Amino acid sequence: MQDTFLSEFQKRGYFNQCTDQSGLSELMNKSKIKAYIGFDCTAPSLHVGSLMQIMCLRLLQKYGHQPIVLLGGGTTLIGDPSGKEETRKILNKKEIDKNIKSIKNVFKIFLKSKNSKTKPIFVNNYTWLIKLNYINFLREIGKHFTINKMLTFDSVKLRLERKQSLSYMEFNYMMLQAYDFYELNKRHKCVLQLGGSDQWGNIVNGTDLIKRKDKKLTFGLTTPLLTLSSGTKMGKTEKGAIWLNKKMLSSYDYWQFWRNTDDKDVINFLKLFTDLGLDQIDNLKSSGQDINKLKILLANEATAMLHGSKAAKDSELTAKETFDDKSIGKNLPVVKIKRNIITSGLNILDLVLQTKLGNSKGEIRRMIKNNGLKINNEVVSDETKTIDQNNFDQNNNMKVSHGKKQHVIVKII
RNA sequence: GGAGGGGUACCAAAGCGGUCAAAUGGGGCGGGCUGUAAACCCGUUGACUUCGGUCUUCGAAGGUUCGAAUCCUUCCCCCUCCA
Repeated sequence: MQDTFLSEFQKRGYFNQCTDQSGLSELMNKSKIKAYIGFDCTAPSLHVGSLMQIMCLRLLQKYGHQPIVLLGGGTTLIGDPSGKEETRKILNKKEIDKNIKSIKNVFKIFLKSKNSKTKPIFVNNYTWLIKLNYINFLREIGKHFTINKMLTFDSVKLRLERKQSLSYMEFNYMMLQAYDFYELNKRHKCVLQLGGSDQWGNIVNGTDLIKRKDKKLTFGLTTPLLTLSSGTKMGKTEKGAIWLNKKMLSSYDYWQFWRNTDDKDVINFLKLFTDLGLDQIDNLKSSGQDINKLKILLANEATAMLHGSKAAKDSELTAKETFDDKSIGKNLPVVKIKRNIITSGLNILDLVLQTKLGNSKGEIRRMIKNNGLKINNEVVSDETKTIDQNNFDQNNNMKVSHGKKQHVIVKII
């Protein structure tokens, strides 16, 4: 039997809950639909935590449906209380606009499409939310919400149970999100909202609102909250968040993130975060492939999707040179130092400080004490060591390493 | 508006006049083992330092004291109960 959007959606592990699975399946089989996901704009970039959602939009495109990307310029002014223990920092309009601009670039890469029927539609809910008139909104929309019900939603309930404050402003968030769906249904005939499982309540409110106001049937579909085998939330590592924006995280670091996937997660990640066919993945799994080869495959596929296949190959090569050959990979970050600084000799602490491998001299001293600092693969044990021309190779390069994974090339210019 | 409880490092949480740069746990980082994995074990986790120390930090600002995270005053914020 041939796969459909929903069947592949399930097989890949994106499925968590649906408001009416058979109804949605029927609709999607007989027509091409528009579906949307809303994204928060609190940061200048999304990180891998949002990648599953983005992949869902890609899958829609694959089956000829059209994704709508809602950038929450309006709702970010309020702050979604879902999954948050505390009130979010409230950003101003200017910051949000800047973030939206930057986030959009990421979607343009992931959702690139030559087919005008599957091209992503970008909308910003600021457009309609800012126009709302309070009294009208309460009369038109507010009357469809009961406090009784709103209190039962997790986003509200959990806050109250934990005795954490929830402002009236945040309490209204779900109404706004419901209204977004209503608005998108009117403007674009959007009939499906996707989101993470924490969005379930917000999504259901949207379908309910549309049902009550317009007597129209719409659908909600959620993805599971992705937790790693280790139980931690995806997207954060030692170096901070894994940003999708090129300016915020290099292709090499992005590649490394995938390369360092936990053994137990590799197959799942191949399904969730690459375009590889499911049968191909199953074959890889059953053929007993070397797990490290699979990790490299995962890293290449994921990196190519965002940074391009050349960047992926370069990263693989750099990793090979760095880890296998212990030489200098060209994709490693480069820090340039002026020649006259080197000729007069530079203290090791000051040098490492410039590479950003350490944030303070104290931290670097600790690194040295713990045998965690290497120059050209040799452990540094003396914090008074001076770096000069002799530490550089004929190409004026020197490799500085913090632990096994973080390497920087220092180059004389 | 009234009564009470609280704000301590990345997070949770102890300390309640000196021995506090602040217990403990989590997280982070490093080392070992390995496979750039997991698990486990060890170390480390404010800044500067000529390694003697010096400086800044326990919601904010003042004050008491030889000495304050600890006591007092004012202010800000959070929580609980009552109205």
